Amino acid sequence: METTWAHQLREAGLRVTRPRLSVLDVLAARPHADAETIVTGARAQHPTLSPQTVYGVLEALVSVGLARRIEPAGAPALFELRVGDNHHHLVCRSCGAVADVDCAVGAAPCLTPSDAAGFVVDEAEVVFWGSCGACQAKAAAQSVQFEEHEIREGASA
Amino acid sequence: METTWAHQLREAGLRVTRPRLSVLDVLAARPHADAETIVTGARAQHPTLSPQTVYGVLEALVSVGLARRIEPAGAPALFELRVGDNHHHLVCRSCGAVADVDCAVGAAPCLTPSDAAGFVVDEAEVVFWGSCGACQAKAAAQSVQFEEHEIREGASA
DNA sequence: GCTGTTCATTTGACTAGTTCAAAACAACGG
DNA sequence: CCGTTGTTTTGAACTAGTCAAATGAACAGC
Repeated sequence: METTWAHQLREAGLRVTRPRLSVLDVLAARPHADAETIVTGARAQHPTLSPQTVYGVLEALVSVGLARRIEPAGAPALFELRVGDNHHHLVCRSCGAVADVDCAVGAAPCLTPSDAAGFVVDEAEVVFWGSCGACQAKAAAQSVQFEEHEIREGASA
Repeated sequence: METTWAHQLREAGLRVTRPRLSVLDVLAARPHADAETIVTGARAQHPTLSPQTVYGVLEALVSVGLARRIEPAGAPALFELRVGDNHHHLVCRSCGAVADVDCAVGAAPCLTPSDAAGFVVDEAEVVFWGSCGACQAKAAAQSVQFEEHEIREGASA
């Protein structure tokens, strides 16, 4: 990524503007940011930036392929700069944390459903749901507390 | 599915109520219905049914495992009765149509990301994005129209 | 069959996240 | 430096879904 943001924007046919550069900076620093996080982050460089502008910038970036939008069920949309490498995501059920996973099996793993029912498939999106390291630790600590509580209260198993 | 809805509800520890039976009927008839469709459909049997009630019923059904909630990016949530068989979905980018696909490769195909980054994964969700048969036909018809238009207008390729 | 408890539905207001439209503004080719 | 055209801004609106309090219905026990 040695070519500058400005260069990449121009290559994509977009004008180089301050909101766009700020949003790109935030996305580079936080790989899976939601719109609100991006607004807050980008205001460090551009304090008057409005949410609507960020939505506009993100839509522009996504439409030219500089960014990608991911929408885990039940959470606001997230944006990332890693595009074109067909990777997937791990999502934590309790805290919403997202991590990247490289393609699970071979080159385009799930791109061939067994029966496409007349559909022409152009992308396979995989989301792995589970619990992140931090939330596992938290849950373990909680269950210890519960046990202690049961003992103190005299509740039986 | 020869056991009645009433029976299944009771087995799951839920009371048998008219809204629940109506919602189950609609879901059986339309395998991937959104909340609004379900409200409209269920009103055939229960005209005074409110959206909030349907949300409540759906949450109850999902929580006991009688229904499953799927949320394709950019569309309202859909609900289906087919549960516990780890199947996936084809989603049409233009019209939002959804079709079921049986698990692509073997038993639990994508359930093992190459590097889980400390996550404990409990489910892999796969969405195949593409174009359904109807929308392919529509797009083909459109492109023919455009060609004719270009010829009439004298626009060159 | 009747009664009471508990769960479900109803009603109503409310929120988050996102989109739309019109006007002011800024990038960049000439 | 100027004009065009694409961006940002401002403001409002919209959709899908959630929350809470009050009414009502299901079903276990009698």
